[in-house]
Amino acid sequence: MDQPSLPMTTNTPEQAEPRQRDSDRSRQLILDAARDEFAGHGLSGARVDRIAASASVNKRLIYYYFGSKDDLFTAVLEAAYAAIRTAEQQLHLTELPPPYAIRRLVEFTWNYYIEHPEFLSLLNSENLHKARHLEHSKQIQTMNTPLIQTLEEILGRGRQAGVFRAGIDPMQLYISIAGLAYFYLSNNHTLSSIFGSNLMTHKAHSERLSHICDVILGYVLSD
Amino acid sequence: MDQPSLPMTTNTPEQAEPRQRDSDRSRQLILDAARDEFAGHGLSGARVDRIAASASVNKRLIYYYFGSKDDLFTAVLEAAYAAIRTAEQQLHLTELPPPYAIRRLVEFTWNYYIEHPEFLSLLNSENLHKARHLEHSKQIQTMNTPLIQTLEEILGRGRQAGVFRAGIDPMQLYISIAGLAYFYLSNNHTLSSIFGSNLMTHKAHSERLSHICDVILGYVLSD
DNA sequence: CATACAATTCACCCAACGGTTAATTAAAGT
DNA sequence: ACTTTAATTAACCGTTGGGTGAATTGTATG
Repeated sequence: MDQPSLPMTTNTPEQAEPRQRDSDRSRQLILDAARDEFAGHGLSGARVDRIAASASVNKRLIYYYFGSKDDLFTAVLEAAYAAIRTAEQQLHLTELPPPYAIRRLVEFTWNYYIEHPEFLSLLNSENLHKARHLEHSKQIQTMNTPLIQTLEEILGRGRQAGVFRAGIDPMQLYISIAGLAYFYLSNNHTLSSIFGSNLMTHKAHSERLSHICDVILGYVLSD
Repeated sequence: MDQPSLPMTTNTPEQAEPRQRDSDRSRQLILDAARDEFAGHGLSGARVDRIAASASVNKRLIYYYFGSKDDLFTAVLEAAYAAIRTAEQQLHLTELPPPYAIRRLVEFTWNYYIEHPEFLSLLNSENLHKARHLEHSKQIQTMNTPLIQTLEEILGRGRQAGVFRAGIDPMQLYISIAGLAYFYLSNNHTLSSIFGSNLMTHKAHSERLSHICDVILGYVLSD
């Protein structure tokens, strides 16, 4: 969730004397450590003891605040989704000419995945478990992506201006944009191994982004 | 590996009296059970006892034949790669006109992923572990996909005939074809949950395949 | 300064897990 | 038939892992 209100102290939030007990801080330390642990080892591979250790927190606290390993995973997922949704909304795509808006979305998606590899890994884990944590989460269900509406608006504008082809399904397009980036990055280890070339270099990255833009714009733009 | 030669018996292979001991059969039972277990629960979530039970085999046999859980996983991966590579080679893409060849590859990839969801899951697991099993496998390293060469040939022919655009990188194209199918199918649970619609219906599948063909051909075909 | 509650620690549980030792038995070779 | 070897079983082991009960200590409040 978002930054919780600090407890009322006489001090300013910054430069506060280091309190020995701070539940918000502990929660956040746990969440951050859990995010990395789950992303690095998957849900089953993750170790609660390691999370506690790397958060510098007693293991019991994890159960005190989050109840169980599964509930902790749910909390991590919720935070991860909240983060990317928030970032998406900073894009202001509706204010851009349609082709630029699409390109911007592609570049954002690509860069976000590169900067947040743990997001990809968490989604993989959640899918392995058939999204059962998401199903149980009230938060994310309501967080029903407004991005599709935004995309629909952009596609409509582009179509009216005669620059986009007709009949594009915004959800399909969104999944394609995500998929073109996701697969390359999430499967980079097996792909690198099979193709015998390192896909994670700076050069390889910019080539891939360029290719993705070509594919998406090649599809969206009318001939 | 491939079908091992049967031990010399006086009987025909089919209708053979059920031998009480059959190492090849046991190996295969273990491999099949392991494939499903690893795909269903990931490497860490998989249980050797469950594999033994569902293969109807004593747990000790797994270690007798495969050495360790990790080595078993490697064997499963090798078998999975061998299977898709074999299937790919049945396509005879070089005998088709370039646009048909591309479409055929797209349809094959899509259908193969649908029919072999465990393949996607195994790859996810392997990537979570940074492809360390693939790296240690001699088999797969040499299995260096001839599909890229095939694609290159098709792209060259299409270019010369003036129907394909210039400058297409076959590896990028392959990753895109795979990615457009993979992401939708592998992440269908989270996507279904977020979009609030079931992506695994027959109708949704055919819509997705049609979209992927549009995207890939929209990119590949010259205007 | 006493009280009360929230945050944190400590020690512990036990089921499950990957793996192993050693005995046993079916079948191929002679 | 007998021997040898490969396939299979039974029982066991040490450790790890998620989770808990209950005590303890910091801190805001009256």
